[in-house]
Amino acid sequence: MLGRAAGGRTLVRFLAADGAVLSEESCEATVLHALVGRLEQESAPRWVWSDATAWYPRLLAAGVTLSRCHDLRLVHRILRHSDLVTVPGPLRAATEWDTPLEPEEPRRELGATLFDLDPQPSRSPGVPDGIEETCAELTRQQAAIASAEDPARLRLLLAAESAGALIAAELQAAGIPWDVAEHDRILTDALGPRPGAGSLPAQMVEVAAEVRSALGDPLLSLDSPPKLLRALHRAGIDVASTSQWELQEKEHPAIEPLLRYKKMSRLLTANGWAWLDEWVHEGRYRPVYVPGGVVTGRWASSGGGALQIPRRLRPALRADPGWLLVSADVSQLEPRVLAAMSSDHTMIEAGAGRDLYSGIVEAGVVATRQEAKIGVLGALYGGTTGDSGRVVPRLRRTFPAAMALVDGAAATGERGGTVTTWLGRSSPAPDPGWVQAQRAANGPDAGPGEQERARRSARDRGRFTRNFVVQGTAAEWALSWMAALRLRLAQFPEVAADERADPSGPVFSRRAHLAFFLHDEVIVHAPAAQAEAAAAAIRECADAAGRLLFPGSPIDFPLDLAITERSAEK
DNA sequence: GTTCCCCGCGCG
DNA sequence: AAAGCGCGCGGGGAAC
Repeated sequence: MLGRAAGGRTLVRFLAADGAVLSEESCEATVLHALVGRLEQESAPRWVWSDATAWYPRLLAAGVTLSRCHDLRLVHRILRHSDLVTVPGPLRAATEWDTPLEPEEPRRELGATLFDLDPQPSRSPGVPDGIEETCAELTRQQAAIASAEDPARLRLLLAAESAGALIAAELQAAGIPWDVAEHDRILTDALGPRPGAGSLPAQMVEVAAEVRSALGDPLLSLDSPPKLLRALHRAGIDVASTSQWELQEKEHPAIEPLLRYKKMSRLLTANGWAWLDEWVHEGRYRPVYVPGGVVTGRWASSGGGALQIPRRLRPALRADPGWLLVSADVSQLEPRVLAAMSSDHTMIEAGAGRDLYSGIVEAGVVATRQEAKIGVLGALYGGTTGDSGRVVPRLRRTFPAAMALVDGAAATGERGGTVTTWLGRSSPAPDPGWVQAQRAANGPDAGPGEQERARRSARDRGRFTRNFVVQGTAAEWALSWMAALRLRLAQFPEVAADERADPSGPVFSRRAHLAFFLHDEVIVHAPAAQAEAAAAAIRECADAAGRLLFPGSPIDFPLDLAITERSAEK
């Protein structure tokens, strides 16, 4: 266990499995990495600390990586809400551990946190990191875990979540190898050469002029939706919004250039030269990942838009000279997770060794892969209209067990209940206002409008809980996959000094390492000689994750895997 | 002047 | 083609 002690020192306390204190050592914060590094070498313990975000980046900056941790803040948030925990009381009282993730940490600081060795660890607001409070929280958490219905399953989740905290810090420290020249080529090709500050690229200026002339409004600002909407109406284009899906239904000479302008504008504002200047340094894009940032357990990102890199920029993701990218994504992760959770053998069979959607077509449920996909997504998201509304009832007949699971989750949510993922993460309870509105709408003197609003909001919540169990369990699978992969890659031998990539610093230049993660996809940056072994590890860890979560189930999780110098646009 | 919300669109 | 879930971000413009 790691915590701050009196006098600005940091204390490392060794605990036995039963919580007994075995030994203690303390040191100045400036040399903490040396102490931690030595202890990690000696015994590779599971490090307990307030928050990996606060402690790990500076250890990494000093070249120290750790195998395992218990992240009290992330674990607290799971335990506090989990329906598996029967005595959450003490956790609910420890509100200082319930702080939201550093939502407004200034971006600028991140570069600084990574490399400076400021003796004061940067604390997440409200999370105590003193050794005694850290110890007390661990005791509360252990009691809560022991009280759970299925402690082993919950422990899997907590270990995976904590591994995620390590991975997120390592991903940020390693960075994504980014080819600035290729990015600039893509921008220049699409928009024209980089313009001076305050002006638009040449091709955007041209297209904007086309739109203005087609609309007969030479001064129109295309970037203001209200103004644009009024101009569209004046030109006789009858749309309710300026969104592209509505515009492309209409016939008018202004539409085509307008849609082109919107695409260009999006690229420029979201991932243009300003983004490059701000986020890519020394050939590395270092986004900020936020493990557990989504209620379902998915990661979020904060700053840099790591989870929204547009496909057209993927070619800018390029391995260092002599290195390769090993990219892998899981085919149809969420439906496979649903099939496994519900033991729906027909659905498992439909995906066995092949594309799940094609399997559904071959089973005779629908005629085309596209229909199968629309239907399955409708089942996961609660679609009721259009094509998905037509296909879902057929899926319900063919895959009754799978559909019963998501339908049940939706029904629970509509009633105001909470649902729980496979490993034990529960959905948040409805807020009191929601419950009150439902109660009022069911009362004797509720108006029809009030009832309709309440029903709609109940259905909204049902769609959320329906998706929660699947999205959340998929996130658990992905974390288990990465956690295993991370430990496997750490065992790879170091490559010779002349084969190392430099910008990642000493820790990540020595061997294959994770470089990117996006819900159901990982990219490993590997010395060329290690790429095949990394690919094998990725596959084996995917199999291992399936067995870990669903022991005995025939479910498989096939990967699309590629070894390349440069990421494909897809 | 700053803050907050909505719109629109990128990702899974 | 979007829909039905989960997000983050930039820009505009209203609210403060």
